Amino acid sequence: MSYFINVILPIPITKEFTYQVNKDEAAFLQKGMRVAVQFGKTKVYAALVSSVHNNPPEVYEAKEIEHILDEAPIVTAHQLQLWQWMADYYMCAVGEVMRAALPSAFLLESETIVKRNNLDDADEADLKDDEFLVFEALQHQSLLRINEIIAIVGKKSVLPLIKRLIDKGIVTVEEEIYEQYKPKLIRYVKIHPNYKEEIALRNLIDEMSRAPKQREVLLRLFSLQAKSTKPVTVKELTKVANTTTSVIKSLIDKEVLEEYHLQKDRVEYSGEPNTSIKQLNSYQQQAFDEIKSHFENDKVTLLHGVTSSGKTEIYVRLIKEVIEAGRQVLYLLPEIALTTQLITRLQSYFGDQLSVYHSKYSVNERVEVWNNVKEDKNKARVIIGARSAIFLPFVNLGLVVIDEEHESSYKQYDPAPRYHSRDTAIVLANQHKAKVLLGSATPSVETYHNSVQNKFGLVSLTRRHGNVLMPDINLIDIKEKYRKKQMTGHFSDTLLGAIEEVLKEGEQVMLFQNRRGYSPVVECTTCGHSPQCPNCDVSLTYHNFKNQLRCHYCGHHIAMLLQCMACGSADLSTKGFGTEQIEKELLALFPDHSIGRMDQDTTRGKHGYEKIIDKFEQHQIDILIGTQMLAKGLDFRNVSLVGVMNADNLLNFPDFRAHERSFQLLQQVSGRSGRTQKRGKVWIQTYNPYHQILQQVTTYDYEGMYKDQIEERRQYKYPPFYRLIKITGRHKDYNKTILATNWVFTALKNSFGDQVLGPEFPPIPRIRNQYNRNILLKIPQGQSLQKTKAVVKKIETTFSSIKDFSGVRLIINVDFY
DNA sequence: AGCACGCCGACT
DNA sequence: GTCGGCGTGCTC
Repeated sequence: MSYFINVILPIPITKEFTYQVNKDEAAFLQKGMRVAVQFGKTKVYAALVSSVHNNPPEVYEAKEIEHILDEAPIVTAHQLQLWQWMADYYMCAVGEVMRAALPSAFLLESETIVKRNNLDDADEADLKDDEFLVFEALQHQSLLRINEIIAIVGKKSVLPLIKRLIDKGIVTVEEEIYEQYKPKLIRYVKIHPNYKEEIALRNLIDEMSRAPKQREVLLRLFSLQAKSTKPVTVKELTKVANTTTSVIKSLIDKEVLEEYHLQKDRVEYSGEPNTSIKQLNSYQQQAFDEIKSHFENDKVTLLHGVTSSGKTEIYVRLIKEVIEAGRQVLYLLPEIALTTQLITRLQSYFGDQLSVYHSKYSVNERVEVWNNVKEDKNKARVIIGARSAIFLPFVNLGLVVIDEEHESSYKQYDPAPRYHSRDTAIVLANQHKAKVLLGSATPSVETYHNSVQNKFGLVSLTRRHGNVLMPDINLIDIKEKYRKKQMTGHFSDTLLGAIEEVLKEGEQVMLFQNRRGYSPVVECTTCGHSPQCPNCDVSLTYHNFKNQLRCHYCGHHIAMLLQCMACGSADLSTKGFGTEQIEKELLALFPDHSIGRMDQDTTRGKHGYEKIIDKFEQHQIDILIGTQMLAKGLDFRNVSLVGVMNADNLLNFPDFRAHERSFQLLQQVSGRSGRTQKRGKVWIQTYNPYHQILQQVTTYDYEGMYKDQIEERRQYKYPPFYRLIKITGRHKDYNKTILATNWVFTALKNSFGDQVLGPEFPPIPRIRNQYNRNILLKIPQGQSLQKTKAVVKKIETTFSSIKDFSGVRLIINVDFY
């Protein structure tokens, strides 16, 4: 009898691969364990076992596995089910889901190692120059890595060279596999068993009179051990004995001490909960009770609470109940809102029962959280994380909280799986019969629709905590202001006056400008030419700080031009404005105040973001100017004015959600103002003060916005009434992109008729030298999603077998909004 | 996705 | 002549 396993490989191929195992391996292996397998000629991957069976493949000989990597499954059956659901729903390979789901430390890397053969009779004369270089290097060290060889010979492609050396019998190659996860080991010491007897010990100390340093160490160790039974670390001992590790090492070498290692968790918060959970006010309490009653009916529930209404306190109460019942909680947040501010606050409630999982954490830390969740450890009762936290191996999930539910960053855009974390989290919760709470001050239209339709429970919280009034939002007509010459730079007299007043009071200001850099377009005043990115169809943005022109899509940058590239004129002007320019204007207008800027350019690096927030919080910054980032769940006490420099570029965005998004963003930004007793002020500068959405923002008319939007969606066949699948053709050749997308369009049209729109170039057709062209498929309610996707899949398969279109990538994005 | 294999231009 | 460019096809 032969034994086989089917495995999932972390690659975008919708196929399972079969490998051969022996009887013992077959008995040992379980679904969800990893095995190292050779795939193709060279690569070694960590593959995940999906089944163990006895059916030999018919048309090929299965390879054998290299070895088994796990003692126990690292992925649960529930997870595999969820992966499969994601692959089906979002139309991608399970391998792609696997790649996104596993912490990278679980994915193996293999590296080719070149080894010297033990041949002394190698004929040096027979070697060519580069071959000799490698040969020589191998005289000094027995093995070389590929990139070392690249460095030695100074060429990019060294594989043919290595091949020649193998043929000449000089070297052999091996694949070195390594796992990235290394448990963190702490070194401890204890008295060597040789000196267990007290007499032996006493003699030892006497003998040591000639080595006072060592003696001191030993005595200190005794006193430490007398104080507590806790193991003593080398680090600790070094410190209390005021000595060096070399002294300790010599004691170990003498076998007076014995060293041993213990594994230590990196992710450890040692504090006890130190804040008792706040008493809910009557409105919060009522909301809490309503949520609970919806949960009784197993409903996904939306908590629609205005900014500063104390949604977090309600979450905390719910979380507490669930963990007290011994179940796990997942608390999802958009990446950007995962600030130390919030984490510290939650830690003060939940102490060491809280774990954090997001991309800023090291691979090793992620593995530890993963294992803790899988083992249902107490320290992983509550997981707070960004999008990817839905992939954790929950075993006992009781509640999922999805905060800032409307945030578009819950949807992953670029590499597949192009999943929506909120929607996937609901599926995840269903698997575990866990409750789901969505929270937002400005729910997405589709979620609100679900609530209105009674599919979701709806709970509203209309009062701010402590009955603080909602900020007073006003619009400024800058067209008018320009006409009356009441503008200074990009500031209207009204906004400037408001800023002055607030600063006089010693309070802080936040300014919002949804564009980074200094100025988006540089234009020659003589011929009208503006410098373009060579790789993308966009104008380069001027960044004053580095005096550069940068492309925000591919990162291409050049030094600022001194003269026009087309006509040579030195008369260049800038059009439009970004955060940098606002900062510069502010510096001139308010030289006595400190001004901070928060955008992608200033928040690079691991803590760049936090540094600025801290500074602002400690009032080292009076005026903070920033992009979108400002809107995300930051909580500052002392801000009493929020200014929006220009609301129009938001509204004019070419997307069916532009209005909804504008409303959400402006409402969220406004919410940053006046969180204490004094009523906050918000000024929004715009060219269209009569725009419906802006009117709705000033009157906090979420309902009105929702009603308008849902009507538009119904009329123009958009979600939630229709489902959307976007199919993008991508290739570096313009004509090939057109032909290929035309073909796909026709094929889709044959099956779906009017439901297919396009094909159309997006506003920026070329990015990183690749052309994109979109086709939109609108699926009405009632039409089987499964069948529709099956047809799309089939078209995709046919497409990929057409020679003329080879190299054109089709990107399928389900629910792409 | 990688990566090898195979076929064409431009340079030691 | 070879090096290295990219198109093509396969991976258990």
